[in-house]
Amino acid sequence: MESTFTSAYMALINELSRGMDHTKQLRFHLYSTSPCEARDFLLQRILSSYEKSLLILKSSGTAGQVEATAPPFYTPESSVSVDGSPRSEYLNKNFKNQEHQDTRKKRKQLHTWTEIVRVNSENGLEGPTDDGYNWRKYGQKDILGAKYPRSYYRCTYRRLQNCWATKQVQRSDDDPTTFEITYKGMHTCNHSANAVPQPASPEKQELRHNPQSHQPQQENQMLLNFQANNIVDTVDLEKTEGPSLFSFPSTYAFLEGENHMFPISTLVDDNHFGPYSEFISESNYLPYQRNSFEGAHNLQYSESDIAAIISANASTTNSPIGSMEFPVDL
DNA sequence: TAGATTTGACCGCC
DNA sequence: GGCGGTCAAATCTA
Repeated sequence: MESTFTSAYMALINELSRGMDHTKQLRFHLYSTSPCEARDFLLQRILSSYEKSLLILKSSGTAGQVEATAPPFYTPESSVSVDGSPRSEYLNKNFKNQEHQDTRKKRKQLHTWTEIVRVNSENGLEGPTDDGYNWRKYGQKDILGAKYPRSYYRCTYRRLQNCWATKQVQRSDDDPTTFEITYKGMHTCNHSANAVPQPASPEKQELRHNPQSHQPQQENQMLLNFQANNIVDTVDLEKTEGPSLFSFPSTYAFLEGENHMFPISTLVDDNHFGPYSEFISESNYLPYQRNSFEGAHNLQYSESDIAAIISANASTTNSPIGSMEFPVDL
């Protein structure tokens, strides 16, 4: 209960901080010749932050009730009774069946969106970005018609914080440097912005089989060639119940000496934003340029940006992003 | 030894 | 019945 409240509190602070950053950016854009799209975008983000904050407040304000009345979906893996008392097999089976049904039903209603992450690097050493969350792989499956298997990840903090976010990582057949990442559900854990050393991101794990690992002096150069394309395809919005507690899946980087995350890619929940560029921030956000086409966004980073990302990856994972190579798993 | 990954099996949906 | 998604035991790793 207390941890639930703390999580909500931290999430609330994160969201309000984000909203403040966006407001600052908007102020900056108001006095510049920035395109309208950029302002619209910021406006959307600010509204989103407020919306999320309100939702967090509402839910945390009734945290006890939420916990007490939460459907089995929220405690799917707690089928063992708390006191350890044995259940009859019949009851246990029924309980599990009911739980399973509710879980599946609820999962169907989870907000889903897809992100295309492309990495591009010379020297054959590549690796996509982290998305700032901690993921745990729970499955891999060969998909019919797909050259590469699909990997399934869930939030590391599923049990600890009832965070039901999952994602699927599918490498593109046509372009092995492209990963299609489908996110399902939103993170309710508050670990996205914590400076906790993270395990290698799933995308990096996908690429981990590389004989030439640990070449730190090469990492900078390799990551200078880093590119990431994010395509967001938000679906099933209508399936969510009531206002969606939508969290934008962003790619984050830690800057050395800082204790919070910096989104280096930003996703939007619709495709209404036209192209805009020079989306330069006066706040904590890394400056980046954006060119978009029908909802697809190319993100280009300056060398200093990449340097920050490099140090971020080097400091938060033991899986050097720059020393990756795609396995030949044909 | 705890936590993460792998992988075969299971289940629901179409 | 095939396929995609998930589970969970076995295995690996730090």
